[in-house]
Amino acid sequence: MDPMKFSQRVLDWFDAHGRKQLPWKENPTPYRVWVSEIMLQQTQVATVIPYYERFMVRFPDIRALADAEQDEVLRLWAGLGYYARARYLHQAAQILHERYDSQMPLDIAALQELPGIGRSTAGAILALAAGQRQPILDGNVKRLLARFKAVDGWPGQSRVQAALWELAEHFMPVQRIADYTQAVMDLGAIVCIPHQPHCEICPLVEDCVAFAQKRQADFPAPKPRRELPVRAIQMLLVRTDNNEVLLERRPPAGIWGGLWSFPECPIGVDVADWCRERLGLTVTVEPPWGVMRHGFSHFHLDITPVPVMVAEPSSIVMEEEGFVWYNEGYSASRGMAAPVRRLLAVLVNKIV
DNA sequence: AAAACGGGGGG
DNA sequence: CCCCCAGTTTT
Repeated sequence: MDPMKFSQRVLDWFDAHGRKQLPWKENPTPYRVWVSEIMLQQTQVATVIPYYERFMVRFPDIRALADAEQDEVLRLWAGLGYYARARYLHQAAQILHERYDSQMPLDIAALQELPGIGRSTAGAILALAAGQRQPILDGNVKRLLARFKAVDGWPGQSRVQAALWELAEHFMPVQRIADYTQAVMDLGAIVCIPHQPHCEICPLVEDCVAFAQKRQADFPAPKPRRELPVRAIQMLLVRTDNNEVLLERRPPAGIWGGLWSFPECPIGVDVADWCRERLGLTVTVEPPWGVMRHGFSHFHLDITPVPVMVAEPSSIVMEEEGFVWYNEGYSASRGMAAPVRRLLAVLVNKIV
């Protein structure tokens, strides 16, 4: 299909049916587009909007984000998941502040140097905020192109990915690149959806190879799956008779990096001994709660919550950095992963 | 309860 | 290149 015809159909559809009321589309500066693209990598539009608006009120520009404490950035991100992305965003803002006078360089190579920005995100920023002719290849576009040209194979394979980039470049128009970029993403998100796509209203249906072969469901090929291993840990719900609960900040990288969580003790280790040695606390160990299974992309985590009561009067002060005695009212002030927040909510309910 | 989903960093 | 990274939404 002629690229001009392809983009014209996509743009005509967009003019009639595209989403135009999104917060990041009003005043689409490079910074605002960047933040929206990072949030949208992991979460659907409807969920992102309130997070995006809160984030923009608190961090209206790169300077504000660069000056913030990581803790506060993570707090506003908490619940969105993929916390490494929030850390990269924050790091990148600091780099921009130091090296680029708090401006985003409107250059594809310079953008890709920044942590958390790859080819597709860099392309989206430049196309949407600067009108540069750059291709994008997010999940929506991958699916649309894979179907349109019946591209076989899982897009995680570099050969397949390269073929899709080739197509993305091929179909890019010369005019209205910002609208086109938004349009292909919207078309993938609204019409060419993962299951039971709405081919009957698709502007590209006449020339879609997958549709012609009635093989829409075959593209893109799914990621080959593997059995997920299971890890198990104990989370210690350490509380005092003042109803304070001990939280520990997790190491800066890795799972839930930089977020607040309960102290973790390996399965099989004696909890009272562990508390004495690692926390300097004498505790009374109570019966464990039922196991909570938490799914990650590479393993399952079986969490055994073990409530323990600090045996001594609660005058204990942890001087060590990275610990905090939580009490009610702190809830909004710490970034916590979802299962930790759920556990804490249950615990607070019990002790109130 | 299980499966689907996405883009980028790092080895 | 392939593997690692998380949590919400959908089935």
